[in-house]
Amino acid sequence: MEKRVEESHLQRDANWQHFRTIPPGTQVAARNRLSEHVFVVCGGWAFRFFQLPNGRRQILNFLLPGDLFSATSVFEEKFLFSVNALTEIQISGMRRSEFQARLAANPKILTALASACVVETQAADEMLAALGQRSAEERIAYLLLHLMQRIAARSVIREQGYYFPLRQQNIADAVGITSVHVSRIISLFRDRGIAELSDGFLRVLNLPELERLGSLN
Amino acid sequence: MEKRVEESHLQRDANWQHFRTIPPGTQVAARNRLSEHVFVVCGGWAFRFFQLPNGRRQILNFLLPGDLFSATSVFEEKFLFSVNALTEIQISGMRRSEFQARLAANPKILTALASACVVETQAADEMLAALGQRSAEERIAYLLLHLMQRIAARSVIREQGYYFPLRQQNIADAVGITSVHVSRIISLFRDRGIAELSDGFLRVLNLPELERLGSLN
DNA sequence: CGATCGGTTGATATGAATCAACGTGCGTGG
DNA sequence: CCACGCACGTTGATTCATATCAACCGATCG
Repeated sequence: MEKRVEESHLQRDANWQHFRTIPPGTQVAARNRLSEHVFVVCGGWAFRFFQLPNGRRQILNFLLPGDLFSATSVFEEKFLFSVNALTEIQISGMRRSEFQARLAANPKILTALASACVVETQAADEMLAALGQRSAEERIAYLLLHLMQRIAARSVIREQGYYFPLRQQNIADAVGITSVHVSRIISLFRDRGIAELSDGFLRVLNLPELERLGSLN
Repeated sequence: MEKRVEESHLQRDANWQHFRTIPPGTQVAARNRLSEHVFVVCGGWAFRFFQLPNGRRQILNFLLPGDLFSATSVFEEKFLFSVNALTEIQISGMRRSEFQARLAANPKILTALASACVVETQAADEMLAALGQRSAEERIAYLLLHLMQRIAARSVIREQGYYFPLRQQNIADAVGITSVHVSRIISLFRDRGIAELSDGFLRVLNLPELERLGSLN
């Protein structure tokens, strides 16, 4: 698949080193563990989540190439969340002290960080609204639209479709419903000619309808 | 009620002007409206929310004395949310440009802002987990505990109770359930001797049990 | 070849929404 | 000063969305 990855300022300007390639399914950060490093995802998909004591997990967001694990980890020395590789990923880290030094020296990085922080918060707020106020169907539609935008910002879209490596269980963990119910709703979308999702690939057949369902406005 | 308000660094160091007192129920910020100012709440309670087209609203968080409307509004010139006064409030604003100038000049303010950002994000993540993975009962317990901590950080607690100006509808809008269901669950808490909530006052009778229900760990 | 994983589908159970009625306190205007 | 309306909370009956439990299928892999 042809892919034009557009690097963020954070990725371009901050001069990262210590590249690592990590197989899918690996947990690359654990809540409450100390880390002297700030990490970016350079390739592949990961997700940030909370593990609850009852065995459930809430996926807080998905990390795409160019994303910091979280803007907050620039200031916080403990991880406040866990991170897991969804696909094979490349990540690279920089000592927090070094990052902060660069931050002070290069206003472009500060701007990029502030912008990342705004985007993160905005996304969290919208997800909060989706989880609190919308039906399962609407939440899934919202998630699809949200991820489509993020994918589109990073790569060329091929054959009217999107590379989309989420399992139904991941969708379930992100929008707070059961994977069984996710299956039913995805089937519904397929039957109604709204979208098809299979085998790591998302094809949207009726965008206006998907937006009608998923848009928060 | 005796109250020792502890000002945050943001409030103390940034030298705010343009104080305004605002009656309860007033909307003090509207999503998508431009604002040249950054605002802090100096007294009273407010809440930040999204208004959905179907008439529902999601309360994103509650604003207590010392809180910025949001750390993101330091960088973003449009409000990404709306804000409403829960009680009578005092707010004060500063031109964004001026705030940014002070930010550059005084590292203490930068630290305070970064810390506010971390706290905000962490709170949003936890709320996400609560909304996605927990029952109505657990969500309400979580909200009570969360607010108790924030109140306790700001003022002396009186008679084993907390000043707590939320209406049941506000709780409903925050945790994503119906106000009648909130009523049932609050009654349940009362019947089970866990907590009493009435008339702007919260009294916790069985903290361990409330924590068992509401804690995310 | 069996085991495991991801997805599908059906039957049933349950938590929460909805609809509705009612109570109580409070402010306002007659 | 009373009467009315209104906001807020409570409670019951019913409905509905989603969870749970269970069986099954196809693909993949050791």
